[in-house]
Amino acid sequence: MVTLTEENYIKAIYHLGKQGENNVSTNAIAKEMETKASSVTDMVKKLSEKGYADYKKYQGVTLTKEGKLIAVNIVRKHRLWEVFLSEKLNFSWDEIHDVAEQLEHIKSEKLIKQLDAFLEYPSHDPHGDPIPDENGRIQSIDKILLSQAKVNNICICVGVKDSSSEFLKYLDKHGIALGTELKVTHKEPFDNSITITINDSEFIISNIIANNLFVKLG
Amino acid sequence: MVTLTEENYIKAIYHLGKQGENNVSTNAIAKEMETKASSVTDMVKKLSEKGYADYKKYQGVTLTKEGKLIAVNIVRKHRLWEVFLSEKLNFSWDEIHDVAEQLEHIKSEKLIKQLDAFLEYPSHDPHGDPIPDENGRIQSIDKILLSQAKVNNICICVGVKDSSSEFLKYLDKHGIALGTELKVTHKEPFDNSITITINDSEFIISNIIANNLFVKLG
DNA sequence: AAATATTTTTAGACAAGTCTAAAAATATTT
DNA sequence: AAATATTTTTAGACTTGTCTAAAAATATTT
Repeated sequence: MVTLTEENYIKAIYHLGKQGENNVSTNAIAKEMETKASSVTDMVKKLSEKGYADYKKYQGVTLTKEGKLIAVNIVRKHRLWEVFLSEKLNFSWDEIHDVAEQLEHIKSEKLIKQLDAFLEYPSHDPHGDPIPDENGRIQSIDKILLSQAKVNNICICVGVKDSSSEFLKYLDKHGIALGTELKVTHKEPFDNSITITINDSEFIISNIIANNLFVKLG
Repeated sequence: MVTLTEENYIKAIYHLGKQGENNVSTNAIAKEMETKASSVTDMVKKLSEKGYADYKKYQGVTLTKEGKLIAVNIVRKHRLWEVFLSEKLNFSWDEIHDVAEQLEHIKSEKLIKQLDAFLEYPSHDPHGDPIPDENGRIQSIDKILLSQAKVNNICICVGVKDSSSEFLKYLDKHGIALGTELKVTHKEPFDNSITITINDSEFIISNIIANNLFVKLG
């Protein structure tokens, strides 16, 4: 039995280690989870004893195969619920996350299986992140940051790097959503800002924004 | 802030007191929640301090207005999720309860509001129980137990008293669901069994079954 | 109404998860 | 490579919710 708290630690380790592959430091976990380093030490010891993580004192943690499976499963549930909230319940981009954070811990194999079917087996969540399949396999698409696109490239918006509420609201306000097609019309070397065209209307995006928006070339 | 555990106690007090109106004994709560009487004493003290219950030593508890509101809200969420699971995710009668028990604790006003709209404002859950509205008002229908119906009555199945998995499976097996129309063709005084007709096929139901099935006269 | 049985409460202990403050290990400067 | 800074761990305490065993109150018998 994996407790709710354990699940959250496993998830944090997974994300911080970019799919749980690299060693993650105690402090990094503490920061991510808004808790104290000493609490993290206790918990990673426990996860290690239970076989979900490999931990050596002062060396940080990685997830074991079993831990990674748990993590991917939570990610799968999280993203499926995000699709549900967005498509069926009309939640906006920035309202989704907190609720999905709760729903991801509901325990029922059947629930997720049926939800997946109900949503017609979506491959990506509303932020453009891929949804792992039942076996934990993750299929990714070749996306680049908008800041890396070249002048005259035509791009389709496929995801965000920063999914903070402020950023998502900014995108909404400017009519940028998943699937939005845009063209890079100018890149300003001085401040690295980018001029883009959406539906024939042109506007300027700062480098900071361009660095947080994933697109694919289309 | 109401913890998950507190919510479960409040819910138990509500149900045992038939809408939280009567005094509920410590032992009754302990039994319902599969815990020990001493734990219950501790918790009801806490609920009392927090203003959710009225409690006097050795006299049992009742819910305050505030406690009742919390309870009704949980019931609302529980039943809406049951409708969702049944109608959208094809859960069968007897699989619904456990998952709804988890989902009822998800905290998000918007989630429930939107779910309600998505389900097109259902008035009853799949067991025939009424769904409280946003303000906690509960609308009930005039239902009787099948055992109280008279010969030649035409009845529509509207709910169950016992919602144990075994009973629900029994009903499924015999093609009895919410909305099923049946006619009472004979009542046997000897064992109080009842002969009913569904779609021209006749069969005999024991008194025990008839005592757990709610119908309305149609 | 006394004796017995049952219910309920108290007292003290335990597990999970958290915290603070101090000690130990590792990293970075100089 | 010594001194300093940072990170991590330990030790001990606290909270929530649980438990057992014993004491107190209430109910039921006789």
